[in-house]
Amino acid sequence: MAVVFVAEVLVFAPIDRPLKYTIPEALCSAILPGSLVHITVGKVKKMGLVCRIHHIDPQSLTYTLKSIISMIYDIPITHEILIQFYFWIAKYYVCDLFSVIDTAIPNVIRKNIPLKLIPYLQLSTPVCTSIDPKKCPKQYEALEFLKQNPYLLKNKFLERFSRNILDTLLQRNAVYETFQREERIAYTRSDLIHPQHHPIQLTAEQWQVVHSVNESLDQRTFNVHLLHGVTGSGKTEVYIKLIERVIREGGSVLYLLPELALTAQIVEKIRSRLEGLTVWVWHSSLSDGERRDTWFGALNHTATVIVGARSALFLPLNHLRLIIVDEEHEFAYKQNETPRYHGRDAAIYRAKLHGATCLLGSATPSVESIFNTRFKNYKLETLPHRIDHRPLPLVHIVDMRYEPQGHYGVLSRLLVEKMKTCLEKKEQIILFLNRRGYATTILCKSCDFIASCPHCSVPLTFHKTIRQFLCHFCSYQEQPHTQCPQCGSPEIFYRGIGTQKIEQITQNLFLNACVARIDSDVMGKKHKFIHILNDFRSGKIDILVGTQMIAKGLDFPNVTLVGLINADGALNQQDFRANEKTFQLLVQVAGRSGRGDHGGEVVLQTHIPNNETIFLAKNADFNAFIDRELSLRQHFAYPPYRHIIHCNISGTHLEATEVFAKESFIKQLREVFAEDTLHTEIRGPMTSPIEKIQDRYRYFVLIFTRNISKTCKKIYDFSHQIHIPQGIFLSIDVDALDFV
DNA sequence: AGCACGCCGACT
DNA sequence: GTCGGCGTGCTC
Repeated sequence: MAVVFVAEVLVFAPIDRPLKYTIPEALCSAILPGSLVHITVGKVKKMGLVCRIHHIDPQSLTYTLKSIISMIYDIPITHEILIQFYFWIAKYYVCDLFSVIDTAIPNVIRKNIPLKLIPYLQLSTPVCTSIDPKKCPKQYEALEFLKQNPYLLKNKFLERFSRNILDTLLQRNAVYETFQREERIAYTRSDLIHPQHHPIQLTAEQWQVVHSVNESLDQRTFNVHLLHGVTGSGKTEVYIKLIERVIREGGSVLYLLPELALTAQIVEKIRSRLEGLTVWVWHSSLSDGERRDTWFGALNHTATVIVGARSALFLPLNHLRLIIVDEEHEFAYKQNETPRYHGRDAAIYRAKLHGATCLLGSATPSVESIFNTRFKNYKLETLPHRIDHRPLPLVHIVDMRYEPQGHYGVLSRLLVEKMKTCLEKKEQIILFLNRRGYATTILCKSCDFIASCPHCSVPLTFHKTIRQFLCHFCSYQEQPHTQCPQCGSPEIFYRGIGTQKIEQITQNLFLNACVARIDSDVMGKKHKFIHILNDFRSGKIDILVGTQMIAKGLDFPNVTLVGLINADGALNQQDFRANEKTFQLLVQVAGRSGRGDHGGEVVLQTHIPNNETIFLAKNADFNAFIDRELSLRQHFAYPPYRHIIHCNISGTHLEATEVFAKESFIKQLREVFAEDTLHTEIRGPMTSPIEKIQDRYRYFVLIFTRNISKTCKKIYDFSHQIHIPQGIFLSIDVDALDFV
């Protein structure tokens, strides 16, 4: 019996299981789980990732094995533990392994392109003396210049001397070229963010949290801590203390953030506190070179700190001992395309695989995480006070139903008055609204026509800067109408407000103030966002208008007034998480105020001032909110009491999609769970809240379950076995956060 | 993903 | 009779 080494390979092609290949003898010791290899699949050459190795007798197989062709790197590019992680994601989130490795292993890593090398010039030794300063003055001058700068960037040389001077010197062996790897650590540019270099003393409360997490780190077993610290309570300083400890012991730390906007600020803060420490960055807008550096930086070093977005979870860190999930309540942690994983939940699983500590932090923890501190063994840590016992901001509620129309547009009298005094005191203001654009509805006065997207069932929004009607779902653009396309009336009326309009109203009201706006329209360029934030920090900007983006984690000491233009925005939605979203948003935005020495105020404008969520948010009464919310969730058996799997069925043909959803799909699905009605409940199909997006009609089915892993397995098998007609798509979202 | 196989319509 | 459409299924 001839036993050979066989590698199971995950191919970069939508094949949902590993394929087996024999390992050529020459590569036997080099190929390991995590190695990138070339193989052929059918007739085409493909790349694959070795996930397992064993020896078997090829005779025992019904097919003949092909051999691995070659290795791309001579070392594995990821860890065995991460391969387990890929399998878990595929299983839990019901998707193909291919889509997991496709997101886990970035394109730059898949091709072993030669490292980008930067050419330098050096003088040969012994130093060339045969150049006559009279005969060749330029060459002589160049040599002298090189003597002054013994290790010079080739480009710098060429700025002063011509191409052929260099060529002659190279020919005469007077100088030679050397190459050095480019060092790129994102956000090293010191002009982007100005660190504050004051020494930090932890408070007793902060120390208590540090000690508690340290106990878990001592044990070196998997543990989850949830840090609930009110806005401005100094959570970051706690993280930094813990990072310092782990690094000192040679371990690595992964620091997750929900949005790349926050990375710069955190990286700079860590760098300024822990001098000399290299902090690597990972998020979607890095260049290929930066991405490569961080990946191999993680792979080749120990004691590494990486700050990044959820995809940083796939980085091959050595001795990973601590994962910090900052702003753990953020819905942005959930990926909106396959694999639809939740960054926080995946982080917890990864920590479990490593026997590491996972620290979740937030000023407004998610209902799920609080549930887990009460009914599972997450440890709850609290920082109930702001640093230096600064008070939480004073919140005023303005009942917009009693505001005189058209006075200051959508700004209440109280807000405008507060803004005036704030500007007089040279303090700063943030105005918050969760709608971008200028006007949100465009309608005809005489026939009730509403301009809507021809591809999606949503109204168009007017964007003043580009002078276009824009669809926020598919980016469809249209020339603004001068008359109603339905009845011809010229009375086109713009209603509703977006951030652009607020910006304009504010500017007109306070002519001497500098007003800036941040929303996803502004986010086009990589550093634009950071520049606006810097100008705001340095005081060049007085009033900042923005969407969600400015609600999160940003720290501006001179902001003493925050205005929430429309505090009840999310409450109209028929979503069982609407209360949670609203509460988090209101408390987080309010928390941007009064972080410095001047105290802070918040003006909260609403049409439903008696709403309980708004009332609890005004007092930042987190515990009361959670108690109420948990009992509601329990009553309706919503998450976290059950898991929800959202199945979205969409198709270009309305009738065919409806028939599939309401007939064959739902019938077969109910059959699968026929014997499991005790633990699983199926609701639907129903028309999606947004019936059509990008010309696709949409239906959805919800599966409620108490046994998530068993249900996921069933759904996975079902989704592979069910026949889906041409032109219809099925997408499955485990632990879905919205049902749009 | 790619590629082969296969089963139906319009051409030399 | 064959060329070519793309629906279906497999890849170690």
